[in-house]
Amino acid sequence: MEIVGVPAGWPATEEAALAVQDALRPRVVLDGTGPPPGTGTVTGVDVAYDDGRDLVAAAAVVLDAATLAVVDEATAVGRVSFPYVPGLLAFREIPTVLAALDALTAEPGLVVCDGYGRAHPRRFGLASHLGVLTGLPVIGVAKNPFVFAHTEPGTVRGSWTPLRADDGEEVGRALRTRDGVKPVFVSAGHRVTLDAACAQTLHLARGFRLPETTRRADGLCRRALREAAAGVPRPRGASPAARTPPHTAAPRPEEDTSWPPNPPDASSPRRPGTI
DNA sequence: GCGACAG
DNA sequence: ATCTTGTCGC
Repeated sequence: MEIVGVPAGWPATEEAALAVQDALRPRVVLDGTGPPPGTGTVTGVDVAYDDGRDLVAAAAVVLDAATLAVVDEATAVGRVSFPYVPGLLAFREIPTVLAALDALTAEPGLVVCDGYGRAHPRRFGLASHLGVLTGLPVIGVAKNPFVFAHTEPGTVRGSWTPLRADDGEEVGRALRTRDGVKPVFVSAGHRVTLDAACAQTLHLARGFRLPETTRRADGLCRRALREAAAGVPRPRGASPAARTPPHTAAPRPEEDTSWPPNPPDASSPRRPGTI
């Protein structure tokens, strides 16, 4: 399989990435529901990484929204296009995800991705970014809370509490998809309201905590990564992924060759940027 | 100044 | 995300 390269002009620094978010954010559409829950198709997208080989595998799985049966699926393998920086996740995942979506034959319908949309320090998380770039209705369903405080929803499936921004806006919800199990964190991405996003999530997450879409996509992208990694030698010495992270021009400290190793330096936190 | 921080 | 053994329960 072809390895997707990093697109020309793709932001290489945090500063450039922030500028892209600011430029695209006005294009987010907050209305709409996508196909009514249980109708049409719904597509899960997910990504898996092998930083050692500088590989990223993305999967897109189209399900029949009524039966949750797999209608179509596609994968793509690419190079890591950005380091992980909280708040800039989209720049790490989107190029390969777009390639996987492009390889689909079926209509994606509603897209469900891991991570956030509106619930983002600058109101433009992965789900919103992917929606603006594709024009598709997208929602974000994250497994962990991000920067927004929340209270614990009731213990019964369907219970939820708001995720609020500093200005009081409800940017997402902690939603219980299974009795007594840790909630998921839902936010609108593009062309879908928060109400509709939660309704879609509850419809897709039945026997398990996570939506069936993300479960299928997760399994598929991991398999794609395994198969791709088998053909790429494990690099020795200076690995490609060890290149200096964009913008963080600070010289990397010397390799710790002591044995046992010294404790890692925890004094270099990343800051996603304040709104 | 020190943490916290989707995947 | 990823590194990882066993363990509890349907």
